[in-house]
Amino acid sequence: MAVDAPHPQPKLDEVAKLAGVSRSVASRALNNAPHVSRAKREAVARAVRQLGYVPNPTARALATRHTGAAALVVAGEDPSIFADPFFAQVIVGASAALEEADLHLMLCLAASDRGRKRVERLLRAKGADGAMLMALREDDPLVPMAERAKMPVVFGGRPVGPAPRWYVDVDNVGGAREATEYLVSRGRTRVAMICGRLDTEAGRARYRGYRDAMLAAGLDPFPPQEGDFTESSGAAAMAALLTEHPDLDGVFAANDNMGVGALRTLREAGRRVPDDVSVVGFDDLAVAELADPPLTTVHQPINAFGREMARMLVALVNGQDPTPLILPTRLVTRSSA
Amino acid sequence: MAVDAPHPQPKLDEVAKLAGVSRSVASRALNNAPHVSRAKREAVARAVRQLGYVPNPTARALATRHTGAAALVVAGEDPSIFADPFFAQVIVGASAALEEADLHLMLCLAASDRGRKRVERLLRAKGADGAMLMALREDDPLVPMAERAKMPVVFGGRPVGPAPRWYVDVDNVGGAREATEYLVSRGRTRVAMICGRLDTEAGRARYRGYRDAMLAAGLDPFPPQEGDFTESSGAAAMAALLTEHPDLDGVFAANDNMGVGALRTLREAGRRVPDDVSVVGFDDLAVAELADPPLTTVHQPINAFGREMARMLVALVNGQDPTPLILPTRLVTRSSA
DNA sequence: CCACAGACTGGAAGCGCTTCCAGTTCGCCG
DNA sequence: CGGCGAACTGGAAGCGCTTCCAGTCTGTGG
Repeated sequence: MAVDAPHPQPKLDEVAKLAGVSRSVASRALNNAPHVSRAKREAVARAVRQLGYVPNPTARALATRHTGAAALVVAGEDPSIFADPFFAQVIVGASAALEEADLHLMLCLAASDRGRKRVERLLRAKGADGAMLMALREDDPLVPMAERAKMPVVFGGRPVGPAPRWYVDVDNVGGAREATEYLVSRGRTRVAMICGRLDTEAGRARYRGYRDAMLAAGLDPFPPQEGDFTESSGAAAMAALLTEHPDLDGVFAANDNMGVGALRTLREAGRRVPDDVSVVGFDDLAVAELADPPLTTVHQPINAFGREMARMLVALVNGQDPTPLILPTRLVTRSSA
Repeated sequence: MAVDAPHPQPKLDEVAKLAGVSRSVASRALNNAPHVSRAKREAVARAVRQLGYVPNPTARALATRHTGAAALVVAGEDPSIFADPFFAQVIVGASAALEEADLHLMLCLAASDRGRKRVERLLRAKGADGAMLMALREDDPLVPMAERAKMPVVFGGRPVGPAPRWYVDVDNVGGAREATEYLVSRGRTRVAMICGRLDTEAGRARYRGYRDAMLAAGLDPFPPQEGDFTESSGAAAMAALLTEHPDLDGVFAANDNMGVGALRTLREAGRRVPDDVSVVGFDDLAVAELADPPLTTVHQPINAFGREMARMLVALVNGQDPTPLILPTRLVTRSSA
């Protein structure tokens, strides 16, 4: 049955010969394309098994002009941005969707200059069948690069500026509004916000949602207190807020990491949460549930985010024209507010 | 200067023509190979710039028989294993090292059957220049697959069974021993262990280290209380331990997630940490520092783990024969023990 | 001034697969 | 039993790049 291959790597020619057909028939049989009789189809299958043949993906890619891979580009100027568990979940979702389309996932961490150059090359040289771009900053050179790309590009989260043709995003404004409204509904009137980086669209949109909700409630929005989405920056921002506005009674943090940081600062400052100060986060990562007290937060469907991004890309690769997608958020109430 | 390309995608032929050289010279110039005069080299460079030429990686791959990519395979039967921040850090390290060698990173989450099949295909069809395998379970079909692979394979963490030819690992036994010794040195005598899955080598090795240290100290090691490396399994294991051995005064958890889970159960059970029960974890992930109380833990150089794995693979791809590597661990004392 | 290394050059043969297309074979109806 | 499509087949032409190799050109020492 299982015979060790005569050559280190059998090629299609040998399969064809063994099956007693021409190379083209063998090829068609392999890709189960039409115009191959049942008998020859089986003969080819047998030969493949006997030889342990596996088609060479590179050769196939050259002939079909499809690489069979999709790139997921995570920009950000610091590779540590990738340490955010957010991305892991996105990847799980995207990977599953790509697997369905039988595409491989190339992961590009484009923090360094060198990394960006490589991404540009990839985009322009058709090194993949499509790309997903995430975590772009304002004026990120990746945006114009994407336009010159020789392949479909899907954005994960809109970049700052005009919305791209294809993207998946989360309802940042709506989520932030809901979080703020919730704080207000709990009787909080001096609600500050710890924003994410304001050179990202997510950072801005979440602040907009907060401001809208505050204004709608007839309250004064605080000026943005900027952090960079890390725990320590959240702690620092909270400390700054506490000195400037010692009387605040609510805080909305643009993500859970910063929310947890805020929690820490508040604890150290002797403020009770939620009695003295209520805190709401954004993301609903594992850390929110484990925080002390467990963090009320805006849940976003991260896995779906990755999945839909990949599906949109697959649709594009298949020549369809999908429409942009904005995923809903949902408030998860725990003990911090 | 920048002229829009005449054809959607200029090819090497056109570059050569424009530069007034033959295709082979153009190719050599591009790859800065020898046997090209300075003048022609420059002419080619100029033509490349003028045409906006980017070589087609697929064609190059077919000709050179190098894909320019390395695969990172994360096995595990559940894709959620990948949510562990551990992997994100490994990826950052590996990615940086691969970038230096100008290799792309293909990420394969091989949880499903389908995923494993795809990995097998990749391995056997030379879909990459090499592969890094992580999180293999006992009797994982990926191990024999790796042997049949047509490319170099580096293991990240030894699989259960005979050690593979090339691997990077962490000193699990030593780290666990140190953690246990530390607990003993703090006067703890009834030290239990919450093990990771015992069908992984890391899980087993850490238990061995614990047992060795206990025996060496003349104490009775507890039988393994197994968890699956998640927070909730740690909490559950701790609860079980508490009912069976209400008098224990120390716990070593095989990773931080489970350590944090143990912390939670202990708090809920009204045991003070570290006064009543001391707890030590393993990994030194962010969660350890944020835990309450901050978790004493065994630090492992995760970033270096990824980096060294990638470097080893690059060495193999370049025809060298690197030696396996075991990375040291280091105890980080915080408040939990 | 000639012969000869040694540096360059470019034609041509692949790398392994897909796919067009012209040609063949077969089944079936009249 | 002849003829006509439909179904099937395989030769051949690529996909875009690298690289071997035979041939050309230069400069130099004798």
